[in-house]
Amino acid sequence: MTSVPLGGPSPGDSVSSRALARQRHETILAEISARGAVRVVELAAMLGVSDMTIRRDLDVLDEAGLLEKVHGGATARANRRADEPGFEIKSLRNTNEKLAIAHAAAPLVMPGTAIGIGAGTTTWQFASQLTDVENLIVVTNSIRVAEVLNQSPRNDRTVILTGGVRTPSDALVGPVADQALRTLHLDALFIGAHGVSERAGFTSPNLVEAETNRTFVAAAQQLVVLVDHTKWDLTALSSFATLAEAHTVVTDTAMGASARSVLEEQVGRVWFADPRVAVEPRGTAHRTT
Amino acid sequence: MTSVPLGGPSPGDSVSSRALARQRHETILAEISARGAVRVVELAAMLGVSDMTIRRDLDVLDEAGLLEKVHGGATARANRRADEPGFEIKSLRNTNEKLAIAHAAAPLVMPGTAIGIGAGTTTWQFASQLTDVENLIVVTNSIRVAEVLNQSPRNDRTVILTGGVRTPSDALVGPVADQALRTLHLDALFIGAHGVSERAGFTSPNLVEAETNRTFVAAAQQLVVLVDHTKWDLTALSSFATLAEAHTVVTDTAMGASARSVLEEQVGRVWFADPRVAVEPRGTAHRTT
DNA sequence: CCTGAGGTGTTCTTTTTTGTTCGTTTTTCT
DNA sequence: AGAAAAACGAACAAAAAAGAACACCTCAGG
Repeated sequence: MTSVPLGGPSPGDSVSSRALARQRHETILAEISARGAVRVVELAAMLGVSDMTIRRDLDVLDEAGLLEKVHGGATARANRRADEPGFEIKSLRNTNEKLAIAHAAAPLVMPGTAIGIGAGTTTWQFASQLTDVENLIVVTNSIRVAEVLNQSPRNDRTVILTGGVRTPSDALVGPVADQALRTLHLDALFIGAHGVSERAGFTSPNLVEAETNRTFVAAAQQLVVLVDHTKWDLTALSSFATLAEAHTVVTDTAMGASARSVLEEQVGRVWFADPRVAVEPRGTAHRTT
Repeated sequence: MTSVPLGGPSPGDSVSSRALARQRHETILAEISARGAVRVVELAAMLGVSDMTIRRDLDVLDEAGLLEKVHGGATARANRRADEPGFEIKSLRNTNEKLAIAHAAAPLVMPGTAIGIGAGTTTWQFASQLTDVENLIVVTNSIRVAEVLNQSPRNDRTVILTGGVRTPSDALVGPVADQALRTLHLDALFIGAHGVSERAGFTSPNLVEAETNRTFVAAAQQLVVLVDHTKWDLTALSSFATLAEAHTVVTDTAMGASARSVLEEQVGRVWFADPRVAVEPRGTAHRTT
């Protein structure tokens, strides 16, 4: 119980004496915005205080609306409707495929270009891989993506949010988004999909989101779709692009053989990312139980 | 406690060893700007004076706005980072006034109307007071405000984000935001300001943000400005509205007498919210002495 | 030499924060 | 599904810090 700072004042940390409550809060917020989520026990060990204190800190920060408490720790302020992939602690585990895809797709982004990034957990991981690309203009309809890109503010980078109303899956859609997208022109669009199938192409369960995605696709010269293998043969309500419209599809190696052949036939270029050799996203290693 | 300085209680010898108040103050400020935060007991030991003296020093320096007292010590003022303080730090500060203002302004929102809400910590608190207003359409250029409104999803409510690029203080601004706002028409706009003065009116330190605010103001029939007393007589770079343009100003009772008379003369309606009777909207309130 | 102001230290009480224990809830493993 | 483990939160205890009140010292300026 009651995690004790191993051997007194922890050697790794620079704080010789106990940190001020305010400093703890800032550390917690920094950690969250760097990694997306934190665990109570990690913070307790890192800061050399009891887990109860950390819990109380998280209470305060949660009440202040600066993070969201979840079982085991806290995450960056998230959308809480659970019918779509939320950004919970769970989404940090089992993300090997998405991580691999995101990592594989990152080199497709050329410095000095204007790109679009759609909403979704995969594109979110993708966005966090772009820290090193210089001179980028990014248009996105995802608050999360915008946040991750704004996190390390570079002055050679512009991040534009399209605006609109927010769907449960964290996409900004609707007339406002469409109007913004119609006046913008992009070199490439990186987008996810809720379903991929031979007949329906790339689909979304939300009618308005699909419309906005279509506008998004129309604004870009190249279309790159990031989907893991679990999306294959799922058809959601509304299509926003055919397979043939995709310039590139990046998926993972668990994609079935038949799916592979269909994709390779219809899509210009298909990449299969290997989750087993996925690199750490950034920061500390996570237990993937 | 009562850390006894070297030499014991009899201060006969201390003339040479004791630092003058000015010197202590400089040391404290230097330490803070080097490390970001200091602890009372550390300073007491370092300077060879009692902790009570350090506390009194911190009182003075806090009063002068050179640091911020927190329990256990003091931290650097948020000012140190660029020209615009970040959202997180700001939102933990001066909450009582902002809360009172937000609470006082909430009844101005009529059910069934379309309103705009600008970016800022005060408007953010304001937004969290609107959970009970029925049938609302809200347009905002603040991600935080949108999040707080989306938090309890009601189906009689629409939240529209304007889009744009994000400023450090969390406002979405620029051509995309302006374009979205020009096609929308609002019954009332609730907005904050970085500065208020008789000559310059309501001002913002960010040129692009001011432009977007002007567009926002033009889209609304009524303008309600929420500002706490510390903003009075501050003039930031760019004006976005004159005092006379404001239909209503909601501020707190600590506003000085001369400011009151100027406001009451120029503005249609001025409200003074009392921080001492502020209700707690969400969790514990912070005292910032 | 006295006196009063300003700054410090000390003691004591009050407030705030932190740690601990323990029963309950949630998650994970088998 | 059921058991074990982890995490949570309430209640209490202890510790740390803050603040008020007062005594003391130093240093002008009479």
